[in-house]
Parts: sequence; structure tokens; C-alpha cells
Amino acid sequence: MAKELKELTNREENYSQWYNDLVVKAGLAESSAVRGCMVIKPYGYAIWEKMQRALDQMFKDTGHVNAYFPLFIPKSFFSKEAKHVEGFAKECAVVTHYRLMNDPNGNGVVVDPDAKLEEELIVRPTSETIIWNTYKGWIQSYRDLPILCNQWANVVRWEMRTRLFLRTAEFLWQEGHTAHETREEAIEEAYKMVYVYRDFVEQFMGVPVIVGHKSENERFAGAEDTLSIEALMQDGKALQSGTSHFLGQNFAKAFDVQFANRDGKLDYVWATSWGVSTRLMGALIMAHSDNNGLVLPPKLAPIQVVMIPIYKGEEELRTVVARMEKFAAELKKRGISVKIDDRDNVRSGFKFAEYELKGVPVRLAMGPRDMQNGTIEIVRRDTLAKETVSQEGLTDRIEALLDDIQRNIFEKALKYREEHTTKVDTYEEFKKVLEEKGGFILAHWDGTIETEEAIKAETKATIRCIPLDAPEEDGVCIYSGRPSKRRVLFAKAY
RNA sequence: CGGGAUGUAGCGCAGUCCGGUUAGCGCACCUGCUUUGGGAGCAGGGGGUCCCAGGUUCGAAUCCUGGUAUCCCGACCA
Repeated sequence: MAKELKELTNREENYSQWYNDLVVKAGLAESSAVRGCMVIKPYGYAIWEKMQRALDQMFKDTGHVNAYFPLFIPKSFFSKEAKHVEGFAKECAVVTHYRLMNDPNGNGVVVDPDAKLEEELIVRPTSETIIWNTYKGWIQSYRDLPILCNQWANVVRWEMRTRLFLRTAEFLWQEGHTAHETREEAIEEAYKMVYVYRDFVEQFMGVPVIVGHKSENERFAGAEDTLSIEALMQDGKALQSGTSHFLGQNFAKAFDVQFANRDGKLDYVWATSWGVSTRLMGALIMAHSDNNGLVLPPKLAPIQVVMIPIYKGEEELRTVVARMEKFAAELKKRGISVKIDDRDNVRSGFKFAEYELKGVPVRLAMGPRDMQNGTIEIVRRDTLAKETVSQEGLTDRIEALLDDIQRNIFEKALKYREEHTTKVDTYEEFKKVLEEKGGFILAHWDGTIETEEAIKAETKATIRCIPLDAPEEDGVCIYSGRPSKRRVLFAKAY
């Protein structure tokens, strides 16, 4: 069998290449014929679907509903919010024509010059503008508020350089867009949703995150405040994994969305928007995987338990598989997804390696020896610990094991993050830690854009966030020496 | 947009400098037999616009000119 096809690049030597290999070889995604775009393969999509379903339920539990808005945005909508257009203009795909024709010179198909659009359409890089244009028609009175909509969609950002899941020209995401009567209510919504994201990422993905405010420099184009969750990857770099924006009245003013308030006076509505994307898949992969491949949290694994028969000859295969089917039926009754791999064209050793690569949390193997002894072999993916146990009480054991794996991978990731979060008090120390250790750095900052940009230019590290739980503490900025009230979180980021 | 590299079977590559049998290797794929408790072995088989266009030559994957695509490093990345 193709050993080298399964073997991954050395993780220590080239983390980027290793990541890319893993995504491709585990069957999650691959690059496509279109530059910068990605094909999400069935196995990868199955994980994304589970994430979608869990998130969607959490949105509904917090009072939100789904809707869908157009892919195309008239160019004029875009320019209504000055900062917004500035933030996105450089990376937009633009539709200029609506028809093709046969080339009169016989060179295949060309764009019909007569089919030029009066006004160009922008393929949405995000939907604030088209949505606020729509909301204008939905809102007259405070009785129409709040509006709490989410949409699952694809967006396009024409990035110069792309990476599977982490930054692709087109990606799948959800974007929530809400409209509120008061400033306080909108702010509360923005916080509520960033906590929903935190809970999802920690509880389902098993990835610990830090919640905080973005600095003014890193804020969403058109937002008054941006909250984000920041995760730490195993190569010591940070990944912004979700954002929730308090938009103030910026978009309401840009699109003239006013309502009659309780006092009968006209006022602009208050807005939020929030989103997470297929980038979360990248976080999932980079947070947990090891040299043998993916490590999936049981709550998101498309296959939670795989059973591999060990046998000689068809007769034995049938007997073993028949017994496995009994166990499988019991597990399925408890809502555990099971696959029995009875393929005869690959050997069991190949299957072991393959499911490790794919990150299946629990593997069971059973052969004639086990059939005789009433035992079964259980291997857990997170630690690769192997034990042979009695077939008695197997279902309970597996159910408990899945919970334990879910908890363990979170704890492991948390421990890693704690070990890679360093408090520093001088710029020298800052640079040293960044260079030698990586990870998150907690340091004092004077709150100015100039300092942030100078540090970024010199070290490539950026302020990931100002953590919500940062305690008040007197200190001096590591760069400027000016006074500071709290530490902020620095890191090199994806 | 600057610097570097690459384009040969589904994938990974050799061959190109120095032009010359029918373009080769590994993996994958198909058939058969033997195997099966950690990535099987043997035998046989199928699969090619050598990125595209033009040129040089008796002869081009190989040399020349132009184009094009991809990757890496920078710049860029709400």
C-alpha cells in the first residue's frame, strides 16, 4: 500500500506544509481549478454540517431566525458607509456583464460587450449593506424591533494569498444581522453572541478561546466595537475564530433606517453583526491534530466509532461482522455514529492508519481470539491508548469514553495555551518570547495605534484582543513607556 | 505588484544541461493467486495533447521566441 501517500510532512520542520498535507490527505478539502478557491470534500463537509447544526440550534435558542439575502450587491450600496468601503474595496469580485457570446473570430466564448451592466454588482464580501437596505423596508416602529436574523451563505474576498480553510477566496459562513431599539440592547446582543461563539468553540470543538475587544486598528470596517474569540494553534500562532460587532447607528444612518420610538420620535436603529466561517475547520485541525493525523472531538466527528474486523477467510469475516453489527445497533440506539469497515481489499493495519489520519475518536478491533475470549480491543484516538476489554457493558464503556475524549482534548488544548501564554514587561523580553517560544503574550500597551503599528512592523505581532477578563493593573507600555491600565493580548496571527 | 521555482499518466517524480529506439519510475487503478492481530507479496494489465502557440532541425519532452498556469518568499489579509 501507498505508505508515502499517507505519511505527513514533518510537523516540526514545516507546519504550513504539514497542515496542508493533513487537510488533503484526511479527505477534508483540496484546492480547486479556481485560484484561491477550495473544494470541501464529503468528509470535511460532514464535520462542517455538524458544526452548522450545533451553531444553528444555539442561535435559535437565543431567539434568532434564519433568512437569506442576495449574493450580489449594487456597487452604490457599498459606498454608503465610508469605512466599510475602505475596508473591503481592495478585495472584491465585481460583475460587469451579464452575457457571453461566441467570438466572431472563432476563439471560443467571449464576454458580450453589449451586455455591460449599468451599475456593476459586487459579489458580497459580507452582507451588511444589502441587508440594511432591506431592513429599511421592514422597520417603521419600535414594535418592529428587534430584528434578529442570521443567514448561512458564501462570501467572496479576493485575497492575494490563500490557505485551505484559513483564508480562501470564497468561504462558507453564517452572518447574523440584528436591529435594536437602544444602544444598550445592541451592545448586549453583541456580547451575547460572542459568548455563544465561545461556548460553541469550547464545548463542541474542544478549543479554548480568549474573548476580548479588538483594538481600534483591527476593528471591523464600520463597527464601533468588535469583540472576538482568539484561539491558539499548536505552532504558537493565534487564529481569530469569530467576531461580533456593535455597529452603533453607522449602517442605520448610511441606509436611512429610522423608526418611531416609544416617545413618538424618529430615531436611527442600533445594529450588530456577527459571524463565524469555515475557518473554524482550520482551528479544529490545527488545535488538536498530531503526527498521525486529525484528532476530532467526538461531538463533531462524522464517525464516532469505527469497527475493524480481524479475520482469515470469508467465513470468519461473516462471523465477526455479525457480532459487530449487534454492538453497532446498540450504539446507534444511544445516538452514537458507527461504521463497520468490512472492506476486503485493504488489510486491517491499513485501516488502523487510515482512521487515525481521519481522526475517528474510537476504534474497535475484534478477531477470532476476541470471539473466543469474549473480548474486544478499544483504541482511543486522542492518546492512542490501547486496551483489550470484555464485551460486557461495551456500550456504556464507549459512551463514557467519548465523553472522556471530548473533555481530554479540551483540557490538553487548554494546558497548551496556558503554557504558551507569557506575561512580559519589557520590549526585549517581548521580542525574545515571540522569537523563541511563540504563543500569546500579555503585555502593557499605551492604547495608541502608532505603538501597535510600530510593534507590528518590527515583530509581526499584533494585538489579538483586549481580554474582557483582563484585571485592572498599573503598568507601563512595553514600547513607549507610557502608563497603561491593563495588559492586552499579543501574538503572531494567521 | 517585486524576487525565485515549476509545468511529463489520477498523484509524486526522473529524463531537459549535451536533441536520436516504442518516453520511464514509484504509488494509485484493473485481473488472478497467496495473504490478513499495525500501512501485504508475487505475476500480468490498462492509462500520455511531455502546459499552449510558433520557430530551428532529417529528427524536439529536450534548443529558441512568445504566451499561460501553478507553487514558494515578500507586499496584502474587515
